[in-house]
Amino acid sequence: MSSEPTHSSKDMAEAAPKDHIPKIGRPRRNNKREVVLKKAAELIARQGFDGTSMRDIAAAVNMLPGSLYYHFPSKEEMLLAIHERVVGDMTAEVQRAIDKGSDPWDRLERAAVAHLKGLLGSGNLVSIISPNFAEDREAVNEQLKAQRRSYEQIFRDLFADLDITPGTERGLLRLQLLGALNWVPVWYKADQKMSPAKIAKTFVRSIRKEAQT
Amino acid sequence: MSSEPTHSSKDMAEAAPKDHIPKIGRPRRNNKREVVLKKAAELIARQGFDGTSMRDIAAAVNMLPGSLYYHFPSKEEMLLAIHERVVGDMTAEVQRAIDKGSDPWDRLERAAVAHLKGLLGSGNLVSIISPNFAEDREAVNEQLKAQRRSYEQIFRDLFADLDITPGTERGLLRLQLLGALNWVPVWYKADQKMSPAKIAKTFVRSIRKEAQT
DNA sequence: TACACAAACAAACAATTGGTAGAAATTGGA
DNA sequence: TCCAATTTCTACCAATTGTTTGTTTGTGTA
Repeated sequence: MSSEPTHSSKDMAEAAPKDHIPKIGRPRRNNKREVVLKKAAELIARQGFDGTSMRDIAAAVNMLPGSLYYHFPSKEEMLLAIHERVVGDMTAEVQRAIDKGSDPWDRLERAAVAHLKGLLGSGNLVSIISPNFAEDREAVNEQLKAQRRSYEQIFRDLFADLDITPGTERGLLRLQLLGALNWVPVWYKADQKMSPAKIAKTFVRSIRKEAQT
Repeated sequence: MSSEPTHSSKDMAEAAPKDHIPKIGRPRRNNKREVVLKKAAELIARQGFDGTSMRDIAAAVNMLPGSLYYHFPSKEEMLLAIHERVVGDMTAEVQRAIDKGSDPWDRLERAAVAHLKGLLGSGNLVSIISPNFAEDREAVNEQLKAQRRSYEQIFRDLFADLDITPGTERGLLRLQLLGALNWVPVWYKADQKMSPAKIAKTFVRSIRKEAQT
């Protein structure tokens, strides 16, 4: 429920002279591309981008290194595809969660829970990869940021709807919550007694007390 | 017992036959080691560990790659030295800040300010490097964690002294605060109108309201 | 059955990586 | 000044990196 059949490179403005993207001919049954995407995401989330070689990824999916370049024109493009997918999935999940609530604080709480669950599910990919990518890779970094922008906008909107005491910095409040949430994967262990949902709710109620006192 | 002649370099125990560490003979005036340490920290903080080559570092301090190995036996050892230095500095700063306060909440606030200033000063080295280091480098990762443990203990103690309403999870409260703080370097820009100190204080007062309501 | 295309393979490429050995240079103290 | 230790350079290594090229294998459709 995550991928649409339309598999065009939507945001690629310039057309590459030598298009690496599989010709528009319908893809075959076994969408190995999906497998690669998933496994690569897992590896990169755990070892970092530079710490994960194309050979690592290839071996993890029982392929030869060169074969990866049929599905992705480069390692960086692969990262972009992964990031886009993860952010896209999280956007959908958060949006779905929001729609179920009506009260602004309730909606924020649901969004926080979905956000944290997504983070923990993806191995913290979004948080770790995106923020400070190397500077000589400024181009990639910019695209990653762009992918996240609309996602973050959701939370911006959520905070705009909140009824908080005047004088409170909405922006800082948002950054505080998201920071606390984004840091959870660093210390969270699966065997923790407190569930992700409980954690997220606690954080939201915390800033709520601050903003409404 | 098989005593193999393999030179195991993980033991920092003394009296290795061919010690890489410069003999204890007093070092010379111009402690270039310091320069290397500082510049390497800067580069690694910005580009990541795998994304920073020894040649990058050497070039940044006007040295040849091989020369670095006089000061550090390996790249990993260099990272450990950097991390130890940064964590050590931050520990000192935070401790100094704490000593100036008496009230538990005041002490926590001072500690938070010092922590955030240290983070921003070191280019977020501690936060980024340490948490999730690759798994095949488990040995290094363990040492990094060990270096941070005593630092984190400071905050644990600070929270233990707080007077909070029963039923509140001290641990989660601490993780919430540290998470929000550790995430600041991700979004903070030097031209921000809000100072690091102000940010840290805001966060502390936020969780204070929660814990004391 | 034949054909076109998707998908993978096999083998290499140049460049870069962390690291080493030994010779030179620099330095401070006697 | 001379000497010995400290520090850097020169020149290389084997391994790994991302990537390319040409070729082969599989498969749905006409």
